[in-house]
Amino acid sequence: MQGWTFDSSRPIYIQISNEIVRRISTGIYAAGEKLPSVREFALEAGVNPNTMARALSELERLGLIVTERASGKYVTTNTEVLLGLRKELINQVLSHAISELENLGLSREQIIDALHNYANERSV
Amino acid sequence: MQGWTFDSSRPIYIQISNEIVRRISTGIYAAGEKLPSVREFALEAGVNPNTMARALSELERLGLIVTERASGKYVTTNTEVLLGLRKELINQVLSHAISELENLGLSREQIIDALHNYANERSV
Amino acid sequence: MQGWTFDSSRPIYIQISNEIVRRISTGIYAAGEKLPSVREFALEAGVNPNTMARALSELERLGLIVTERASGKYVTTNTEVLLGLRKELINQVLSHAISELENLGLSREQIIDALHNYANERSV
Amino acid sequence: MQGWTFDSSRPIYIQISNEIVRRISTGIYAAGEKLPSVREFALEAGVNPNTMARALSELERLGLIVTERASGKYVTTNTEVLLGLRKELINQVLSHAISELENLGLSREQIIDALHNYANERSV
DNA sequence: GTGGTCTAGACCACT
DNA sequence: GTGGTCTAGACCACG
Repeated sequence: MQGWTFDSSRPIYIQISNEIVRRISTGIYAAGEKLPSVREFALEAGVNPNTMARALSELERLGLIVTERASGKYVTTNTEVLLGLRKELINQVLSHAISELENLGLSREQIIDALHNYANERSV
Repeated sequence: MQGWTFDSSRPIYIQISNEIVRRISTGIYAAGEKLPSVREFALEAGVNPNTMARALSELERLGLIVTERASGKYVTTNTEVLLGLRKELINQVLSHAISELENLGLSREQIIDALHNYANERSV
Repeated sequence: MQGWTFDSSRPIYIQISNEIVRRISTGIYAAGEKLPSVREFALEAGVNPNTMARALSELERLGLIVTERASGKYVTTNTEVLLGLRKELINQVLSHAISELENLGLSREQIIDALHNYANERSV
Repeated sequence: MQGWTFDSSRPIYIQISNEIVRRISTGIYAAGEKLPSVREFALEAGVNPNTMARALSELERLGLIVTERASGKYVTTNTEVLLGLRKELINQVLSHAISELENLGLSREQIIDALHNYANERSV
């Protein structure tokens, strides 16, 4: 009843969309699997069904999910899309982080160093 | 005369604020240095003075800049704040990226591998 | 229609902010209760909506109120914050007054005496 | 060389004025005593002479200090003014604090209790 | 000239 | 309808 957790700085439908992308890319929702109905999903997330519908339509636009008339929404079986998704997400995160760090004046080597330092500090 | 460039997905005053933080953290604006006046800054960035004032007041709240009445705004001389800033920014970027990648199911080792791969792909 | 009353020596948004804090701390606005919309509030106080928004954003920064996207602003349900608020306000007033009186050369005993004298003078 | 300390939320000349009032009311500057020159005072406080002059003119307006042409500024010898000053300052502080506490819903008895509690907490 | 505040009015995304 | 953001323009205290 408590729903998913959102931060108020970004639109909720974007955050929902991201979460579902994550679930698909990590296989929590497998290729061809039927997704919960909009109402169920909305209930689980604790949001207005309109908001959930908007999030799902974003994913449909990306080709990640498909709607079968009067049956429901399914994860696409287009393996190309699914295979590309995870790699694309990873590259997005990396390129964003790297450009920010370069903005702060770090070279490629320093970035790699910083990552190792960070990992060590946290793991100790 | 064409001002700084902003992306429309986030508030302009946040982006201005970030840019100035970057300039301070990289030493473009040194400790104790007088900043351009709000009006000048607004002109340079191509925004309304109110918007610039809002961005600067954020930085003042963070203790990064101080206001001398009727004289102007200055980068803080509190070296502790300044020394911590760059490291904090770097860690923010890293921790954010790492948590997103872990969310996508990558282990620490895989993250480091991905970074190396990414760097190699781009540098070739 | 005549709005709240403000003294011109301090920013209006501060005075608004204080008034609302007072209302929350005294239970006029209860925990979890929906606040009037920014526009309503502005009308009631007789100020520009922007000014009211600024006052409210101060309270949000303090964690006293939270914003639900496209729904409105609510008094926080964080009882810890709310329970601490009144006591903190009282202590602020007391410590400020005491430090000023000590500045004027009064000892703790003299301060208590002065308070009793003051109360008696006024109540007679 | 470091001057007096001011908080940036209120005009500096007001804060200077308050400090000098405090010094007079506590006898640091006695009745009829010659005050430092504006320049000396400004140097000591670390402010612009204009600012110090403005602060002193406030005190002259209140009748607390008098200017002897070509000689300097002196604390008034009007004992009535001086005797009334301290009491007035004390009453100002008290009435301000009391009205704020009543605003928060405390009765006179509760205010006195709160003061005792506060004094005890801090003295333990 | 400096920053701070306030108003007026507009547009926008979100739910 | 809700809050958030931005612009434009004005006035003011301060130093």
